[in-house]
Amino acid sequence: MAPPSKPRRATVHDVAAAAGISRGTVSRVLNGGYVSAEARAAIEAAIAQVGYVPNTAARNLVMRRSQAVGFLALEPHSLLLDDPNIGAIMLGANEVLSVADHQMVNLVVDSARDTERVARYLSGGFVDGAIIVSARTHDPITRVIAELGLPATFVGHPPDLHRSIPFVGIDNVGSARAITTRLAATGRRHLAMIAAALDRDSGADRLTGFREALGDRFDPRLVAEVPLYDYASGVKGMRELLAREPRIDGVFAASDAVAAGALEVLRDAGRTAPADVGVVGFDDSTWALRTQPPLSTVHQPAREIGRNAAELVLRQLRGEEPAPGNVLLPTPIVWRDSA
Amino acid sequence: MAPPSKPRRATVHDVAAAAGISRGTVSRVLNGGYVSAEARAAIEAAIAQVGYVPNTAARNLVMRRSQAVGFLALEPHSLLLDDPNIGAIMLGANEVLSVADHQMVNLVVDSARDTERVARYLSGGFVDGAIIVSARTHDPITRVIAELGLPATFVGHPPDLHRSIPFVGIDNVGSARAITTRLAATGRRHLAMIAAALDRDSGADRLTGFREALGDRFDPRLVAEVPLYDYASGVKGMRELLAREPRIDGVFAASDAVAAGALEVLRDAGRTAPADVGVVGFDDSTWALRTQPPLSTVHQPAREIGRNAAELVLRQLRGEEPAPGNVLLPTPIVWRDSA
DNA sequence: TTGTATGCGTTATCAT
DNA sequence: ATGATAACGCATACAA
Repeated sequence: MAPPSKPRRATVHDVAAAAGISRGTVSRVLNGGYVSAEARAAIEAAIAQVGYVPNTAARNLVMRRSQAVGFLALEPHSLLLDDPNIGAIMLGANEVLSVADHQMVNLVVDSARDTERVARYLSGGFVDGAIIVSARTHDPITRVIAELGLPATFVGHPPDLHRSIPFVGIDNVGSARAITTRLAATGRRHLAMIAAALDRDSGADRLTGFREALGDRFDPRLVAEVPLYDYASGVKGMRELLAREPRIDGVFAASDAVAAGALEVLRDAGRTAPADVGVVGFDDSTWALRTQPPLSTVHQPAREIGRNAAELVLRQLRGEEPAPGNVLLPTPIVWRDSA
Repeated sequence: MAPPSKPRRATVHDVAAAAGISRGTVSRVLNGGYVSAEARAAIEAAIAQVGYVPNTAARNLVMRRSQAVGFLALEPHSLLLDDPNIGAIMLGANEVLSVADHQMVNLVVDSARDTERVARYLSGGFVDGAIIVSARTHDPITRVIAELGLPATFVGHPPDLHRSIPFVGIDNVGSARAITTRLAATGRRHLAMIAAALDRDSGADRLTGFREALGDRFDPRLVAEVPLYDYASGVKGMRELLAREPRIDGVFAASDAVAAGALEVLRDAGRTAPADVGVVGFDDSTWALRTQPPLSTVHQPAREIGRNAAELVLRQLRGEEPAPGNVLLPTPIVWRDSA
């Protein structure tokens, strides 16, 4: 039961032999260099004939680069299944990497075992750079990347440790402040917040913005803390809030999914939005248009975020000076019917 | 403005020098072989000291494998943004690849340019195998994989051309037939279907199952064809159906997202489920519990699908005989309140 | 058990 | 413009 011996694939050597020309010249037509028209024709014919395809491992070894950029998704559960923006960010990043002829390689980190393996992968020269989304402070992968000096970009706030790595994101504090102010301007008196993912910068920042907007009127009792940005957390948070203070007439949910959950609880409690209570979300994700009524929310330019993140690592790859700084993208408020 | 010269990383040579031992022995402690305890200790110390990390490109070159498996997501738009199962499939695949010490590499194909680049990537020996989800018939990538003889597994029906590549999936025809029958058993008289993605096997199969279940009572006029498995398509399809035949009292939506869209249209039209019209979906995705009322639907064991797909390529990698066959996973019907 | 030597498939440097 | 030849970093068959 011997393993099926892999069919040896044609090499530069083979095509050189088939074309009756030296390997050096073959390499030249592959990578672009001075080569006569006839030689080129002969070689191209030979390539097609023997079915040659370059061995990237060999190329990487000698070139010292892989033309690939890693896209690291940490915390895949909440990320891949719940985060409404991750897909758009990936697509945006892939767009610009693609035109730059770089392969985007998506790496999922789902366990300690994954962490170690991915660290090896990154160290192994499989990628020239990395985009890291939703890193947590002190994440081991982050440390590896920093130590490796691998060109990288964070999506969202970077862990404080590695200020050498730029990030692209949005101004969560400012956006939260803005939409809270807008909500208050509709004449609500008892404003509450369902604050999610406080262990992530985005979550903490949104709460900060909410507090700043309210100033003196901020009431810590009207903040429900929930673990995730998802629907179930919205349900849980809204229930808590209602139990604590029935007179609530406005709520800022940390994400659209959370807002959707809150709306359901409100409906079950016989209160309608926006008449009885105004509800606003965050993300402008697909959720926003699925709820009844459609959500007023903060628009996140997810695709643009992805594009910028990719741009930032490419810039580092090109060794451009000065080192790229962080970029904050604008987040327009989208006002619909929920408040 | 010279590009920052990459700091040369320590090699086997360096650690051999630091330990005062030959490279061969170093390689042996790395890969497991006969080596004395003292030599091992000295080398491990040296490794830590010089900060050695193996160069995977070099290792791949000589070993002729990468310990990586590609996860190809074709049609990323509908897939990454709308497909409710893709995340779970990925996680399932990653689980088993991870314990087998293989790196899952997620490749997104979003354009012709991507297609070509990914083909190069695969040919380049970056991966030892591939998992392909939602391939279309005659997809160029599929051809490349078949020609390369790269161990692979399809998720979902494989293109007819390459029967050499196994697939793991569900019995779409049977499942659709089953849930349609169940829906009919609730006493509905005018059963319609919103058929999505008929250019994919899953889409076509679900329609076939619907037709089979109805037999003589099948009315082609009551089938609305929509392009995607998403919410918007559900809205569109349901509007069409209602316009064609207002007496509809039962609808089979090709996916939960489609069903959700259909429910909204029904609600706007003043008809309630399940009283006026029974609605069933497909997937048992997160959508199913978000709708009002919760959906009766067909459960897809997404995580298991991912696990099995990974298992199938690993088996090929090990060169096991006989070649693995296709696997069809069971799809229990989950009956909730929408019909 | 350990050291030596060779090859993996490319690119790059040097003559020619 | 082209042909030899030396790396690239590692694993391994063979010799010691």
